[in-house]
Amino acid sequence: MVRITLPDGSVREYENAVSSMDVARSISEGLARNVLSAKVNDEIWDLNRIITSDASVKLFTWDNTEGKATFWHSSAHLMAEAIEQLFPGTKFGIGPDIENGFYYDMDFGANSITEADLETIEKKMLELARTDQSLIRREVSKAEAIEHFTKKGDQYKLELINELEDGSISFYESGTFTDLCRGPHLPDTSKIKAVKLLSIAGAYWRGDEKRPMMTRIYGITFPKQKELEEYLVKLEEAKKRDHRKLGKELEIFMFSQRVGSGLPIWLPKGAALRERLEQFLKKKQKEYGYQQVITPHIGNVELYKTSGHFQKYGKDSFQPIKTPIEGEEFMLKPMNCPHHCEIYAHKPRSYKDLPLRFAEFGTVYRYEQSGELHGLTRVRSFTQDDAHLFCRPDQLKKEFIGVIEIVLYIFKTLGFNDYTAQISLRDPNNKEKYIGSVENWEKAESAIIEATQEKGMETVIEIGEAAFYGPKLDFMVRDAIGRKWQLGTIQVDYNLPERFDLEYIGSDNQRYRPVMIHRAPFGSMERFVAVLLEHSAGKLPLWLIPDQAIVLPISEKYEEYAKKVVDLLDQSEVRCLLDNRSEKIGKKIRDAELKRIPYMLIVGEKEEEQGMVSVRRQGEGDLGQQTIDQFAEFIRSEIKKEIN
RNA sequence: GCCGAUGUAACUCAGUUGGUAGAGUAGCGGUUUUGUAAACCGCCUGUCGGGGGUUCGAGUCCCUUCAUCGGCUCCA
Repeated sequence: MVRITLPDGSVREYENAVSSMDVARSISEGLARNVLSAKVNDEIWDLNRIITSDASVKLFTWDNTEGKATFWHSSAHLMAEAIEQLFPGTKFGIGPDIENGFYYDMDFGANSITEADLETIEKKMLELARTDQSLIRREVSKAEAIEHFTKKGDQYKLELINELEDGSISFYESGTFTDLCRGPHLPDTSKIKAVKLLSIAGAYWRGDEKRPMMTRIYGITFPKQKELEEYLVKLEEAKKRDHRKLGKELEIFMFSQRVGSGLPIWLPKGAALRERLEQFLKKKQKEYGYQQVITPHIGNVELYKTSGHFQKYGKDSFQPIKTPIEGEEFMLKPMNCPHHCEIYAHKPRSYKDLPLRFAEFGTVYRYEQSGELHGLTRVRSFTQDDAHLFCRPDQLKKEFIGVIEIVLYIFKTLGFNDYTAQISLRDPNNKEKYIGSVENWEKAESAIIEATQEKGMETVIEIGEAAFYGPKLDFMVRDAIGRKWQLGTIQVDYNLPERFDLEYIGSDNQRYRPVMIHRAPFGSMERFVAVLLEHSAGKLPLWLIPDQAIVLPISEKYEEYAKKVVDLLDQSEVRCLLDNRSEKIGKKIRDAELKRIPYMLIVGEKEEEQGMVSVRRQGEGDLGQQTIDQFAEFIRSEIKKEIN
């Protein structure tokens, strides 16, 4: 007798050992048709793996991420089988499922693969899938596993096997392909109906740049052709929201090969947009007791030797600038913290002065690797909305909460609901990597965790992701095509106060070391604007958007009145353009719609006579007539709704 | 930095097996004076990313370099 507990708490009894597939079948035929894998107790299993004792079972279909994962993992095997048949001698690394699809890292040896081969592989995969190959799990001994891959000459698999415990090794066989794999897998390949191999890329073996580079093929599969088509359409749609495309269309920023790669140039509309974001944050920071400071774009090399950054990053930075004085060297500043430490240090500080909060929109320069540059999200010169808080250890948590509040305020105002808050802590197995006392680290880590809990935040904890100088809390947001970028960051630092010998005098007249918090709610202006553009698909909130309205005279006869409307709105601080081309109104509307200008103000004979404008909302249509004052007031009230 | 791909007018793109570049949009000029998503006619635009080579001849082939794109690594 085997008792199976289902997620709803119900218990089913079976006379003999059963598989999850049997369980599914006993519930309904439809479920049996759709089920892909199952969680048996705490492990995800193949559907036909036999359950011999009482267990809890959760069945996964295409609607579960676990079900998709199994589907894609098996698809990776299918691709490997197809490739092994088409390119005999290929050696295989690892081939996992990922968030959207799967990949396999392979060493093609003397063969080289181009994108033209992908279609051939896709066809082969579908051909193999249609033969309904079973994926058969087999437990093997380590010796047997080693023998198999030694014979095959696959050093990558051998390396993986050597790290595994004997008795925990399994193979999966499907058709002609045998792979070292923990599983789970689909029972067979018949459900894989649509295949798209998306790209070829290089990837270092085991993520180590000193080891060989393998060829990685990314792909995705679906149980229905239609779902694949929908997915591809979605990808195309996402590309339209790419900030690099929008930034060009909306004239926010540009790059110039002559200025240099990774050095963004902010165009007038972009500069004004950035200015508005800065004012928005400055205002909030003032409420929270921040003081603005301004520091130079360069600093003496000695400054960065004191901070330790020169030793750690000097080689990979823009190289020091020489002066006419022999031996004197300056660096473009790669961060603002050392400068701010000097501000702290320039006079004695009392415990009563703390916390001190120095803020600066500080432009920094980092020589990012050439292959890393990416639109506005990864650049070589960028402006951090930086601030450094210096506080007493007992003030740390409160200050941390204050920063969280600012970040959450910004995210809420700008509609970033879909973010991940990631807490990065030490790697407990590698404690010597970190600077600062164990006691301080523990204090800081628990301060972060408690602060996020008090704010009721959902967080993800990443062990070993902390910076060497302190734990941190990062806010990650996805871009149009799902890549994750770090925006806001809050980091505790025990290192710099030490290196700069920062002190304050306590109430007992003793000297103490302040704690430092680095924080940047936007992260950088560049990256923030990039993500903002992608999230809004270029339809920025009214308070931020470069052009809020455009006046469209019906014909040249009304140009004078149109100019008057623009002037009046300008006085009411509505950002307004004029389209006085000799074009028909339909054309002017079309162009304004395509430029995503939120309000179109059409003026002709009627409007001029009555001192009104006909308002049309972008993407929505005619809103009727208003007086100019009414419209200005309307804009003001709309903006008030957006920021409060 | 590494693997792979791409680079043609301001923008989006076409350019056959090598025979000294083309479309649409934008821009400019003219006609039209327009009522809620594209009026008509005409004109202009290029070191075919840069450099080198092969060839009688290169946008097309080869080498090199720069930039961009997709990943990897990195990210103070």
